[in-house]
Amino acid sequence: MSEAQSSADDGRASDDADPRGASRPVGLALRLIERVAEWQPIGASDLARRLALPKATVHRLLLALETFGWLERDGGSRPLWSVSMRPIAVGGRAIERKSGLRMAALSVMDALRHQTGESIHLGLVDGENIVLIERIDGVNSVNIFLPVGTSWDLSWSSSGKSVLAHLPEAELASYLQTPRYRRKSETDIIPATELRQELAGIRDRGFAISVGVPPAASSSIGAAIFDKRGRPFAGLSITGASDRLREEQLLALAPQITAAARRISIGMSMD
Amino acid sequence: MSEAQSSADDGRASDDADPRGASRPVGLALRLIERVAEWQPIGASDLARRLALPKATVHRLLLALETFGWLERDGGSRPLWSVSMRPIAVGGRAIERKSGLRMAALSVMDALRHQTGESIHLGLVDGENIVLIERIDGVNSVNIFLPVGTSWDLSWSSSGKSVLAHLPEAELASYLQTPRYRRKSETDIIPATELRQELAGIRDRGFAISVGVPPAASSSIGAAIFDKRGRPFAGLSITGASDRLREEQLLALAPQITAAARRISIGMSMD
DNA sequence: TTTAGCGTCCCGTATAATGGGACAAAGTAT
DNA sequence: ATACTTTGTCCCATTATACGGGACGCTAAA
Repeated sequence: MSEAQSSADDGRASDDADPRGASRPVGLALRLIERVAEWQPIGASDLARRLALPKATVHRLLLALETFGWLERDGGSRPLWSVSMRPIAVGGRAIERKSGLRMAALSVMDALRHQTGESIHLGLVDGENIVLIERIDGVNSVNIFLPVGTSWDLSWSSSGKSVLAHLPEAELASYLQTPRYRRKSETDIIPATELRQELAGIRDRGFAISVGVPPAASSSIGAAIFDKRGRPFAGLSITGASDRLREEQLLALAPQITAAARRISIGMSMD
Repeated sequence: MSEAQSSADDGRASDDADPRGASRPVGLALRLIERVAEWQPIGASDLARRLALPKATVHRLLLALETFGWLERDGGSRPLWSVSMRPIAVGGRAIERKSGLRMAALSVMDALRHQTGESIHLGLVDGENIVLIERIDGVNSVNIFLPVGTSWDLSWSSSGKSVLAHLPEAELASYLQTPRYRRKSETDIIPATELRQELAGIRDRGFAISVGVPPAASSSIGAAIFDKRGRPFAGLSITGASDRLREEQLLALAPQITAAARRISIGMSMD
């Protein structure tokens, strides 16, 4: 009888349906924040419809999130909602104090950008995604600046693939449970065997490359960063316009990216 | 610095501001996220004590926030909590879609960094703070890379002061209601009259400067960015090591920063 | 002008959060 | 090694709180 939890008909919940400790309003509120961030600026009714939730419930939560400073609305007669700066401020402070990663990586990244002239990206694994947490811009002209916080499936970036390649088999299998799509045409599924084969090569060589990635055509070479226990948890990559960084040039950067990633891993292990 | 005993929360919002839609658990959960971000890694009991909340309540909320993917704990025998990548991912997507600011600013910022060799910062006003939302690194060597999400009092940065200088009198008065501290020694209060005088000069000249700011000694020159209604809502600055950017060099950059800020303002008004 | 849709709010009901307290295990002092 | 402190975890009766159907006035489009 302890946790009967007769979720009868509401068991929808796109991503999380895990009532440990529960707290439904909290879950709703957080989902709201995420969806508003995705669809902003958006009106209350529209939001309620898309989430399949009662208008009154959504409205009440929006009001609450506004007074807590996480959401805000423009001053139109039909208010549209957006997220405030709060998540970024929270996330920024989090990065700042997080492990030693950022600190350990910055000097290495700076050196790397001066050696190569290209932009250096540092990503942190978040579940099945890799999130950009720091970017240092190269001297060469750059056609696109990815905002910090950009999140991609692990299979979509060179650094993500490097992480995948060094994941324990059990976790890789669980990752491959869900079909993965190609970056370019988001309807093509990548066959698991094809991905496994590529990952094997990456594991041997110690780096991954990725060519002509949308939205701007950019190419990159990446390597994984490991914690003290030898677990890959972050990735480093050199990224540039794909007309300058062709496969040939990317491969020439292999020694540098692997050395840099290794140096960061070592720097992290010294705490 | 006096924050040891106040326990509750000194930021803003939260607390018992009578949330219009109520939702106590939501407020608690959000406060928890913010405080964990600030104090991470932190244990549950410690957290409960600092927030003056029952241990059981905090524990339950922590569990809920973990299942929703906003907090995570390291795997020690005494778990310590930290925030996940979720807030950054949310914030990043928010920035991406926010107004046209980032898009309008990027090309101007890129041009500026090539002209000057220094790093360019773009900040967005958030209440009485200005939050760094984008940074483009200069070619010159940089001694510190501020993480996106860094948040400062408006009076602490050149871009923040530029915004203050163009605020409507009513809002400036409200801002000055609370005493402001000097950046260097956080105990010295800046007399309101002194600040007003500096702001008057900034309003006349159209830019502000700021010299030798901790933590790394860096100096900057900044200007405000206005929306279509003429309201200052963001700031742009050129920042570099203070031994290279002395007052003389900063002043020489005045035409460039004001032109760049104006160009962004105009770009924003064209929607 | 009409009308479909929106934002806003009320309020009775039933659900879900609350937090004191108990407990074992981890860490600290003796 | 032993006693003591503090931590993470969980239970459960109580009651405070979120829920959401529905009503209302207003906005913008037809």
